[in-house]
Amino acid sequence: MSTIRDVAKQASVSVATVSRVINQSGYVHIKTKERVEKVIKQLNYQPNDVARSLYKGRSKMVALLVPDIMNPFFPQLARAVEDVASKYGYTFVLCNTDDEKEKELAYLNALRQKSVDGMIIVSSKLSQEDVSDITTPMIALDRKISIDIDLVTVNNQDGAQQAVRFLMQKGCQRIGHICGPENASSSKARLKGYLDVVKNEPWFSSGYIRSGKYGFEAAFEATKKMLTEHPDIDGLFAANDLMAVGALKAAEQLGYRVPDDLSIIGFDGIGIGKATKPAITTMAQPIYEIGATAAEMLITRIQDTTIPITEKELRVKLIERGSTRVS
Amino acid sequence: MSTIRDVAKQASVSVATVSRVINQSGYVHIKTKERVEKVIKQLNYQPNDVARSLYKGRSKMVALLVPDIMNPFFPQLARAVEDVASKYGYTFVLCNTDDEKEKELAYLNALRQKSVDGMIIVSSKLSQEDVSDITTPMIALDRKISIDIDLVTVNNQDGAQQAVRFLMQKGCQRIGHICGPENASSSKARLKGYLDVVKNEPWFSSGYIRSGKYGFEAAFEATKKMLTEHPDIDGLFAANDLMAVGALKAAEQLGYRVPDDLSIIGFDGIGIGKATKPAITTMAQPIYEIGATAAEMLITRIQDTTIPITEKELRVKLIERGSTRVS
DNA sequence: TTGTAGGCGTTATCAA
DNA sequence: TTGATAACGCCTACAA
Repeated sequence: MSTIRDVAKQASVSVATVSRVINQSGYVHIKTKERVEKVIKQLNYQPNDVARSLYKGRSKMVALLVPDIMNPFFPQLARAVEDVASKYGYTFVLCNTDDEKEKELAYLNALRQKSVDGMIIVSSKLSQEDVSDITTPMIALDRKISIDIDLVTVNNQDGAQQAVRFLMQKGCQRIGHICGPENASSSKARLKGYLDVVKNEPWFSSGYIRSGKYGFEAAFEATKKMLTEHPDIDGLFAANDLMAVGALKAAEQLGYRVPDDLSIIGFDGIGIGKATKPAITTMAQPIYEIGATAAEMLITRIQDTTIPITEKELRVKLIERGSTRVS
Repeated sequence: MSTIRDVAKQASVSVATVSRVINQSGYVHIKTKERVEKVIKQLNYQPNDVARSLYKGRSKMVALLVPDIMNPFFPQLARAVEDVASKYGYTFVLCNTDDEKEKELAYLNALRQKSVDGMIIVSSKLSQEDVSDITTPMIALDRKISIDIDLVTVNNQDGAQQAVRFLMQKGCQRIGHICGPENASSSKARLKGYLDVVKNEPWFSSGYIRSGKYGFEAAFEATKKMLTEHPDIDGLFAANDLMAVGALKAAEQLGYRVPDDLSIIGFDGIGIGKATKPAITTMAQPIYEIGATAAEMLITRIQDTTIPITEKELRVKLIERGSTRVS
């Protein structure tokens, strides 16, 4: 790996001049510029990003922290963030936190020490004080972290209401809810939306709610328990699609026919929902757009840290498929 | 962000002493050590990784380059690599290349400029000369890149043979193959395994092979065409599970009953294969183990670049599910 | 046991 | 239009 000094020597100029050529800054004679460029090509010189980062205090890297890389929602999101990041010349770093506060804090630290320029965070565990001393630009995604951090979400509560009402329209009389982790704001909003619709129903009790922690396995178990305890349930609203698939599998195992005996609706709109049979009816989020929006916001904030905190809410959309009964 | 100098000043020692305390190197009086540590805590000092990287020429980062982050195979792999990486104190970087040579080369460059310590690469497009000038430790995964790069794979050819023979045992008479991208060594090996078994069959012709490029959509289309042209096909070997799901959906759309009219077997053993109905019979790879193995190999090589090139082959295992007929 | 100082590769300031 | 040089923050000979 040759350095700027090697180039300078070869081209019989100072490092300052080479630097000017590289960065297209300041004046440099066309003749010398050509000479330097030739040497650069000859030596296949590439500026060392680490040295640059040290000097500038910036690294041209952005990170995305997600709780579960195995949930297809997040790869799709990651894809979007990466696209935008690389569009602006940023290197993209993906970090998986397992929804554990400790790992999240460890990453926050590691990334700061690496002078990462910005982060997009999906976290149920972090709170205001955990991030109050962090000056690196941050965007919260899907789940609110603190009032002074930008946020990108969807109309969760409203979407959940729509989902539950849809089940009712289709004739469901007893609707259960598999909710996400209790600390996640998205999960809380969806639960709220569910409650808005059903809490005054005569049949409703807290037994109609169980946590699936946004995961397949937990949802599978939760559904089995719920259906066993409340065999009268004929509709199920899962707070995400991964859990909806878990619920579907659980229902099948218990001998339910979906959607004849039980209608299931999910949330997210991930690809796997189309692979099951029946395919999962869902409140689809514009996942790619969410990621791209967050990434754009992040880069805007990196470029100007003084802009006011904003919250952006995108909209979900019902996609009807086979897991809900027809009328 | 306080620096080592701030700590030194506060503790009335030199930066060298602080450095010694941080790195537990050289001699330092227990008394001064305590004092320094107190100040470090007070100031909440954290060493700047960028400066360290610059000095050492290493960054404590490893990268994983994958062709398609949306294929669940790769998140699972990423998960494994990340676990091992962080076990050894490395930060993990995930890069998505879309199986495009240009993006791969761009990443290779960007990562080198960032002094990334090592990379694990899944690539169909890179060849010996593309990487010959790279000194950063590298491991090829799933697909061979060059003879002088470590490789981690599975017994693809053998596994493919097993898969096809399994279909025959189950009574399939005409077996088609949806293959992966033509340049990927894993894809080539699986195709070879398929051919080993069927090439001397009287019915066989090249029309029984179509490329699905390891992707859902392409496999969906390929399957529809193949089944339309060869309605006699009663068995299908897809070179990965994502394509097997695509094939399943295509077959359904054409009115085939799986597995009664058509048996389908995949390759990989990703979770989604369990979500479909019928669930996908597959040659399962030990995905996590593959990723962990590659990561361990990478770190070994980072620590000692002189060790000889090795190729490690893990073994696939048949998992029978509903997409193949019973007898 | 501790401190001084040079260097890692860049960039930017200030003279020339 | 160009060049010397001081940072950026850290580590490690080498001296003391």
